Amino acid sequence: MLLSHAVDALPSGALEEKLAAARAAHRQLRVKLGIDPTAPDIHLGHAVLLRKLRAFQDFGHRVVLIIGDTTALVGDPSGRSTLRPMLSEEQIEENARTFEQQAGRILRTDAELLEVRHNSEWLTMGLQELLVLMRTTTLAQLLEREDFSQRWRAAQPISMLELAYPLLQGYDSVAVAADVELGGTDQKFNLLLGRDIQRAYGEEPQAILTMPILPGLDGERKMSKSLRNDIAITDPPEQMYGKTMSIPDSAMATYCALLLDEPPSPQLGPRDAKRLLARELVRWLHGEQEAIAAEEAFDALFLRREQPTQMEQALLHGESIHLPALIAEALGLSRSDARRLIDQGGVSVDGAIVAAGAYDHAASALDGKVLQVGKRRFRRLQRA
RNA sequence: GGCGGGGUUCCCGAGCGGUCAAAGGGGACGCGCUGUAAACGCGUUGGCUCUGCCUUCGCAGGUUCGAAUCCUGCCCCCGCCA
Repeated sequence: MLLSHAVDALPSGALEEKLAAARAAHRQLRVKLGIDPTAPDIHLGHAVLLRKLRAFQDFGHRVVLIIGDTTALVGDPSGRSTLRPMLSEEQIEENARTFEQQAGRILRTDAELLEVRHNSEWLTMGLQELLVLMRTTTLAQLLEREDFSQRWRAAQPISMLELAYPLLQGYDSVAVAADVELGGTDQKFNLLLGRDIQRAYGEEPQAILTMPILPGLDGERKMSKSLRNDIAITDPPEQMYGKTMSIPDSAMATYCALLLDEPPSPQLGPRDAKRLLARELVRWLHGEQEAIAAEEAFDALFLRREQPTQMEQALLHGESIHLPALIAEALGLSRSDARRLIDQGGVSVDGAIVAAGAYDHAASALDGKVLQVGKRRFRRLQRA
């Protein structure tokens, strides 16, 4: 159960032993997950890990969620071939707040079952302590990590900050005395190094559990806010439903395995399986009613090609309306973009496609009508 | 410290005195097809008061009728040697 869908549980048998020992001693395991608040929202990629943590909680274990407010300053290089830009401290603090709050939507927040820590608590150590930490690890060890060794061979830059990252993450495990640490498969090295570092500090090394990486909406790359291929757990119901429907079939199995309690019946066709997934996700994060409503809105819009019942307004100023200006303002595009859309037949008013070059219209001819841009952007036109 | 290689439009990357708002690819967007899937086809992808005008090729100057392309200075990045 706790192992379901996990890629690696190392060392083999370690988790089972820890579970058995904890049960025998009637104590909780301390299950660690570190998240760096480098983006403002938690998305489904994080949710995969959080769900697994939740499973541990359901067995009575204690989740130690580490908000990496200091490690976020360093920037985890895992899987990256170039350096991350640095975030400001204010930005990180802001993100840390929303992360903690959003994680609470998935995890149980009982004081017994959840401990939230910020690693600035202990990573603001002095040089003396830092030297002790650095003594635990050699460059050769770090170069065993695939992306480091690749870059090393390719004579690509590897910054000291990046090399330091795994040590700091490992020290987190020492600081919170983790029994188990979770992470994506891309974290395997870091998690394992955490064991070595714990051992160096005289602690019992943690068991590690890695989960598959959830691909983003493109079905290729890891889900991430900065790639804009994410579904945030705070996305509104209709958007969440719609985004889910747009994921490629090739990613479906992964999504279902990692985000649903039970997989859709194999009888279901790919489209219906995806509908189920979309509905379940919205239900989980927003509720039953919202899920039904989101599906209905989706069907109306894309199956029956109806206009949405709810849409934002765009105000008409003056008698003569320059459509590119209106669209640009309403949708946050440039006027040039808006003109292109018109010229490509992507803009319609009450279902009638606006002809290429037809930029100026009388306000009276637009008032009360529905402006549609592309397949999914609608605005109710209304005189100011 | 020495030597060498670089900084181009969202990204990668070509351009090396005019024909450059800048090849090609990626991504994105629009149209078609469709299941807001995949694959495919066509188109678009700096801004604008759009048959033209304005601003871009690290920054600042300069040469020239004319510079992303040449010169000078500065900033930044990378590699090799020490």
